[in-house]
Amino acid sequence: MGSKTTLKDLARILEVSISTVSKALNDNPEISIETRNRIKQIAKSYKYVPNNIAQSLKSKSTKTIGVIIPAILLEFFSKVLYGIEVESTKRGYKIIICLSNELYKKESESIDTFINGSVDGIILSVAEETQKKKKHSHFQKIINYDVPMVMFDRVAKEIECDKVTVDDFEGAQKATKYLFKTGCENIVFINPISNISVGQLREDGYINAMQDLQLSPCVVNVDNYNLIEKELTELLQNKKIDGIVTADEYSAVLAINVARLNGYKIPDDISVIGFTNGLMAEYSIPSLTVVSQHAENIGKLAVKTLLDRIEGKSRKEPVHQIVRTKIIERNSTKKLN
Amino acid sequence: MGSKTTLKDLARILEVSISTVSKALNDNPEISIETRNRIKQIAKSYKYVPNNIAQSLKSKSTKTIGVIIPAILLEFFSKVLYGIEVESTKRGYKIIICLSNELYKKESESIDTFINGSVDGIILSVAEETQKKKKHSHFQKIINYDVPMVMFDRVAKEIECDKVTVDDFEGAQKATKYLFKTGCENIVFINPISNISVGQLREDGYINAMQDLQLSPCVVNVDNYNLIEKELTELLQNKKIDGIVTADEYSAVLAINVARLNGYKIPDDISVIGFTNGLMAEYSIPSLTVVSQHAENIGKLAVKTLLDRIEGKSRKEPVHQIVRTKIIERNSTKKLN
DNA sequence: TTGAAAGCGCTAACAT
DNA sequence: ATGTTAGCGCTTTCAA
Repeated sequence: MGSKTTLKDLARILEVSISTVSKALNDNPEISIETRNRIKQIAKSYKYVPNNIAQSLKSKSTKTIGVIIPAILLEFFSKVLYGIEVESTKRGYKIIICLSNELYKKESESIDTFINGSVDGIILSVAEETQKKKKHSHFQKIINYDVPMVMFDRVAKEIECDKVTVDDFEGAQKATKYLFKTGCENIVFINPISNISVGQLREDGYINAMQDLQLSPCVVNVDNYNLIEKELTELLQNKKIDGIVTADEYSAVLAINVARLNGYKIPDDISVIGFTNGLMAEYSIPSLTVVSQHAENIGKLAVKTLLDRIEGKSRKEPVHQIVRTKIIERNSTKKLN
Repeated sequence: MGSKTTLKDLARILEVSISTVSKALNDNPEISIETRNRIKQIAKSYKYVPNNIAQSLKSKSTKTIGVIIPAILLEFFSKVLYGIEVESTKRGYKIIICLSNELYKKESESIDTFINGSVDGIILSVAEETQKKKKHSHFQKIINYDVPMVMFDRVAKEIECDKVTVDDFEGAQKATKYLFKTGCENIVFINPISNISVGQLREDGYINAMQDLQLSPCVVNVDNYNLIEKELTELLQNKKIDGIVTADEYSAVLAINVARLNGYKIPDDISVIGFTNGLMAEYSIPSLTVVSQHAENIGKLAVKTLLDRIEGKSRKEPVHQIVRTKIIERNSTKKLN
């Protein structure tokens, strides 16, 4: 098992040239069928495996894509990642993952590890800090280095690249109107992620829907989950509320708990609808009606878009694709009947 | 931005040799400080970035590690992955991820994508199907190709390599004895993963503890989560039960629900303790007492072990490290007082 | 049908 | 202090 048989080794053993071996193993018809077989057999018996790095250097294609996500413990991202992996593998690509942990610095460093030729393209979702500070020169760098890139979910609008997002605006609209249809009129919106693009879009969608419905919007922005209990309790004491839409999943679960602590029944007194269809939504009691973003599909679509771009199947201009959300009805909202 | 400046380009522009440029950029003192600066400046203005693939080919080191996990939607694995990413990044390594989706074939293919020189080492946890069918020639291949490997959590005992596991046996023992201390005597064990190594170990730990306590064990093996409701309901009707230990997290949540549907109060009538400290445990009602495996630490430890091996800091013989579990007390069990 | 040679981009031992 | 050369392992054009 002395390590790594190379073409050179095989050539020496077989007493032919390196190029003959290479051609034979690649089934090049230039080489006679007998020699091909002889060479293949020896290659096999020596457990020859072509060195992928050398191939990449030669071909200038690594068949791998770099993925940068803000967090992997957020279920949404791990679902997207699942979609990315499935689709990449299907198309013969590997994936290298970097986590930005929501930090600009880590995101920027991850980009540096990717623009040195180690990947053929990049899929990323913007870190919270980056969006807060509105930085994007590091993204521009990717463009400047001609590395194909697809942004998903949290995107930087200043950057010209392919994008895959969710119709967050419309999703929140739908959620709000859904509550209205089940009889709610005093609907509040809880937003713990107003500083990231999707949080803002969801808030806007809610406000828009409320205006459409001739109702007055009421938005609760919180920096921090700990504040939800206090803010919501206060609100419940000062205001009639019969519906709550939240910009994420966790807030919805918290909202349910807070409402119950204040003596309200869910969904009889108050209906709650959250964003993101994850485990929490499924296992909370009552189970949570949510706006699902089809995370897995987003991942797959991002890969398709990127690979089409890499393989030159796309039009020149960047495309922005929007995945439609869908309401998953569970028990935290009244039935539509 | 015509793509990719190379050393050659810089050499031409600067009218020096390629090696001079290379040395200058690597701060080689052979090169005079003035030339170094001049070269660095030009390199910068041309946005030169060394090609990582070429460097890898030359150095025979990719600074990346390959990770193969059975699933990413299982929170345990995404937590381990988080630990892996954090530790790798800290030590200057990238990670390539493949998912086996619990399938032998995909696992085997993933191994093939890794033994061609694209990674310096492999971290993996064995797919369910692989464990069921007791296959391991593909793992042996990794060894034969001299690729350093660390197995974590679900390991193949036939393969001689570094391993990081959880003391599943002891964890289940502790859980069982914990229930006993809170007053339970009729404790059953629900096992939906008896076909994978850790499931078996947990079952054995439970049985051992019961015997120690002079109680008679009662194990419910299920192939499928759907069966839990039926099996447990039946059991509850025929047998006095005051404690349930499960081999995973989800079964515990189901067990709670089934017990409640049958009119039992948790934890007053029945205490429930699960394995894996995830979201479900935190958000179930009542919140679930669990045996935590310190997933993140497992990931970090796996990386440390692998890199120490790669960098030649380990003894020759494979080491098997065991991470101790810990009981996280929540509300599905009676207090120890 | 086979082989020689160049080159992918880089590093480094060895001249100069 | 700088340059020449060889070579990492592979592919591929061109020559024999």
